[in-house]
Amino acid sequence: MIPRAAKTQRRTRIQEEKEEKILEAALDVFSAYGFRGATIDQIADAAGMSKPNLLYYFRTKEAVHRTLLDRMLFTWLEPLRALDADGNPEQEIRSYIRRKLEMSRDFPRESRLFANEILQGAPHIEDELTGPLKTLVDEKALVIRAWIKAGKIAKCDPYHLIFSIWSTTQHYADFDVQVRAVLGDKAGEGRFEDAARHLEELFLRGLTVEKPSV
Amino acid sequence: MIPRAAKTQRRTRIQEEKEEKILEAALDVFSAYGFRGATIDQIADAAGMSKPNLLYYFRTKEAVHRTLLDRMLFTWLEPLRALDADGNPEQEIRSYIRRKLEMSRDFPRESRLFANEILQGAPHIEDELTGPLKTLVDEKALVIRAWIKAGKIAKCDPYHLIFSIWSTTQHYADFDVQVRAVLGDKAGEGRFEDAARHLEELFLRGLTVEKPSV
DNA sequence: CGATAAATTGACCGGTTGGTAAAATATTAC
DNA sequence: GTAATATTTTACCAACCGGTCAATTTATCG
Repeated sequence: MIPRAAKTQRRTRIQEEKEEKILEAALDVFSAYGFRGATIDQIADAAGMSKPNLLYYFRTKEAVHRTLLDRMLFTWLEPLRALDADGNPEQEIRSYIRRKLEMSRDFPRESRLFANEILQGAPHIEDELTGPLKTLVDEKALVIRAWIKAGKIAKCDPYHLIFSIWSTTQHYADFDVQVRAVLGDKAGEGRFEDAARHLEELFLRGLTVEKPSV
Repeated sequence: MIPRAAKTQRRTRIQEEKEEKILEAALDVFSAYGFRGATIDQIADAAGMSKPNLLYYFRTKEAVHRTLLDRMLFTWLEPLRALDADGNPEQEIRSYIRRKLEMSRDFPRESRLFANEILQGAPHIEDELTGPLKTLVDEKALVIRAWIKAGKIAKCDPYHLIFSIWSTTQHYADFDVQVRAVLGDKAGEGRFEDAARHLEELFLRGLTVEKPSV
C-alpha cells in the first residue's frame, strides 16, 4: 500500500522498474520545459502510466524533480573530483576538459536539467551550491593555485578558469539548438572532436608556461 | 478601440508608455521563470495593471514574449557585428570579449531570457537562428579565418572560438546564482574586472602568435 | 488455492491559467 | 460641451493543473 521505504522493508521489483521509468521520462520532460513548464500528466504519459499511478511512486511533482537533481549532482561533479593534485597539471586539465565535454555529449538532458534549475535561481538546490559544490571547487582551486605557484602552469584565477571550462563544455549540451543552427550541416560527424580539439588548444595554449622557442 | 497598428495610424502617448511598462515587467518575469513558467497575471501585477488591461495591449502571452525576443536579438548581436575585419585582430577580439561581458553585466535579464529560449529548444526563434544569426556568424568566421591565414592570430576554428566567447561571457549572467554561490564573499566588487582580465588572458594567450622570446 | 498486500484506475476537487465580453471610465477632437 | 474614441475594470469561462480518494485489478506468498 505504501510504496516508498515502508512496511515491506525491501523494494519490489516493480517499484524499482517503475520508479526508474518515471525518472527517465521526467528527465526528458523537465530538461525540455523546466520545472514549472513540465506537467505531471506529460511525465506520466511519457512513462506510459496514469497520473495517479505516477503519484503512487512519488508523492509530488517536486519529489520527482528533487530525486532527479540529487542523483545527478554527485555524478555531475565526478570529473572535477577526479582532478588529481599529484598528476601532471597539463594532463589533468586536459582530461578534465575532455571528461566534461563527454558528459555534455552523453548526458545532454542532465546538463539542461541543471541549467534550467540554475537559470531560474536554483530554488531547489541552492544549499547544494553553497555547500558541497563550493567546498569541492574551493579544494580544487587550491590545487590549481599550487600548480601555478610551482610554476607548472601559467598564472590565472582558478575560479574563473573552472567557470570557463564549465561554460564552454556545457554550452554544447545546453545551447545545442543554437550550435546546430549555426554550424548547419558542417561537421555533422566530427563535431565532438572539433570541439574537443578547440577547447584543449584554447585552454592549454592559455595555460602552458612559455618555453623560450629556439 | 484597437490598440496596435490600426485605425488611428499614430500611436497614443499612453500606448507607448504602457507597452514599455509591460515589456519591462515581462522581461523580469520571463527571464526568471521561462515562457511556460511565467503567467500573465504575474506580468500584469509587475506592470501595475490588470490582466485584461495588459491583454488590451498585447493580444496574447506569446505576443509579449515574441516582441521581447525580437527587440533583443538585434541588440544582442551588436558586439559581434562590430567585429571589424580591418581593425587590429587582437584588439578586435579583446573588444568583442569585453563588450559581451559588459552585456552580461548590464543586461542579465535579456541574457537569461535568451538562454531560457534556447535551452527549451528555441521554439519561438528557430528561424532567427538559422537565418540572421547564422549569416552573421558565417560572415565573421570568414573574417577570423582571414586573420589566421594572414598569420595575425594563431590557428583555430572560428566557429568554436565564437561559441567559447559566447559561453564564457554569458555564463556570468545565466549562471549568476552559481557563480555567486561558489565565489561567496570573495571579490564582491571586483568580480567583473576579475572575469574580464581572466577571459582576455585566456583567449589572447590562446590566440597570440608566439613571438620567439629573447 | 485463498488471503493479503501491492499496483492501477477513473472520477473528482479546488485553484490557477490564458483569454473574452461588455460595461464603465477617461481622453481626445471638434 | 459633446460626441467619438481610447482605456480600464468587473465578471466570467473553459481548459488545465497538482493532487486525492475510493474502488478495482494484479501480483505475491503460504
